Amino acid sequence: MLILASANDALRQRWRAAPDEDFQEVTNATELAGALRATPSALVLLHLALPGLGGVEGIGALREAWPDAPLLVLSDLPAEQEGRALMRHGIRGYANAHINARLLAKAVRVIRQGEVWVGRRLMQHLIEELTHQEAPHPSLDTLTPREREVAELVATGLCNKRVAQRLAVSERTVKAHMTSILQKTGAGDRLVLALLVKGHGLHGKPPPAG
Amino acid sequence: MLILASANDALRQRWRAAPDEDFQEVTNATELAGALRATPSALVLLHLALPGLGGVEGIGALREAWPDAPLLVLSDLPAEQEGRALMRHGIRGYANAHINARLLAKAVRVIRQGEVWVGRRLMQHLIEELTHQEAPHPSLDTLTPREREVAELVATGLCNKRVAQRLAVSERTVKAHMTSILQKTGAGDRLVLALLVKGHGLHGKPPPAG
DNA sequence: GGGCGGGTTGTACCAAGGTACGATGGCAAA
DNA sequence: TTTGCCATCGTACCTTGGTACAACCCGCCC
Repeated sequence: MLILASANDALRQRWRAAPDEDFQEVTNATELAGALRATPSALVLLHLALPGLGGVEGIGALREAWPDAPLLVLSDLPAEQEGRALMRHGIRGYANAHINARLLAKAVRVIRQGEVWVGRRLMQHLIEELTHQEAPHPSLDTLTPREREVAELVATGLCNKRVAQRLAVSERTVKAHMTSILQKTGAGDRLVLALLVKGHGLHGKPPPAG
Repeated sequence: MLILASANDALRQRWRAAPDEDFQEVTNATELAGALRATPSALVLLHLALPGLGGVEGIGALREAWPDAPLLVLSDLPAEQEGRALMRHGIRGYANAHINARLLAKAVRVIRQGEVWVGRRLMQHLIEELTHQEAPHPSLDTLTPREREVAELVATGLCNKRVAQRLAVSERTVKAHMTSILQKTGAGDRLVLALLVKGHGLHGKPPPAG
């Protein structure tokens, strides 16, 4: 079962050409809830501007109420930020509401297959953000195993004394490691080191020591 | 043009059923380079175990050499970590090398369409990681505009003196803001505050003050 | 007007971070 | 064996971070 959810007649008509299966049309959030009560796992082509839905926020509630229903959200003006927010809520697809029928049909098939339908640009954006935050600073590779261990603990917010307790060594030893770490990485202090470890490092400014 | 790149005969035979267009088969990295010289924008079904490729690392080099060639990487044992690493290099799809022909054909069509083909699980993982790191700590909402400003700067690794310069106020003022910030957020020191701001906060431990 | 919150600044003080001299022992490569 | 790296620890010292007393000005609301 497929549910076409939009108050826009022209839009629904366009979408109607997409599915090769039974479908049902609703024009507001109340009707949508009714349809989902009957078929809780129906795939929903959901117009983001659906009356009563409440936009992005409302989709969070919808997802909680009907976690089994895959949502393909169609926006009149897709934006990356909007897309990201929606993806966080676990939607299965995000596309332009005025997408052509062939492409929409493809999206439906892909989602039925268990995959996710996202535009290349949005996907790229997601990946970029991820890598941007993921990649630890290369200078960390020069650290010894023990130093790396200390760096990791410091990057969680522990003070030298706590790190010493964790590693069962004296605070003096931790300081010694820290001096070496800061020297190698070029981080001026433990805060910058933490940012480096967490991937928020200032990649543009290479450390003096290699 | 489509390039099937694998040293495994059985695999290539399986893949052969996928495309509805001209294709060419290669069995090692050298042949692949030759084929790409002829058609630099060909879609490549790339077996990760291709001889001479060099695994994930090699793909980075391949991407740099042939940035126009969309890559659908097929792994014998797909793993999320591997997938993430590959996505960072800008590949356009990632799937199991023993995928059935129908699904592979779909992946090819999707990529041709300009979209990205990723398994639902990997995609979900990407999103989750993204949201996990994106969300700043809720206690930051209680900060005044000025305090937020200070917190942001501190979270970039600046010391009090530098923050003072940036905001054109005295260091004493920065300290005053910091005292208030740390009190409101419950962060014991500026490092923990930075982690909070950057979304690496210890969400499990709510601050004493609301 | 008076209270209140936000932004600003001063002096003093203590704790923590980080460095500068050191030192010792283990262990692996040359 | 010697050389070098790694891990460990001590004392002394300076810098920075953060708090505890303060104080003043401004805009807003009762």
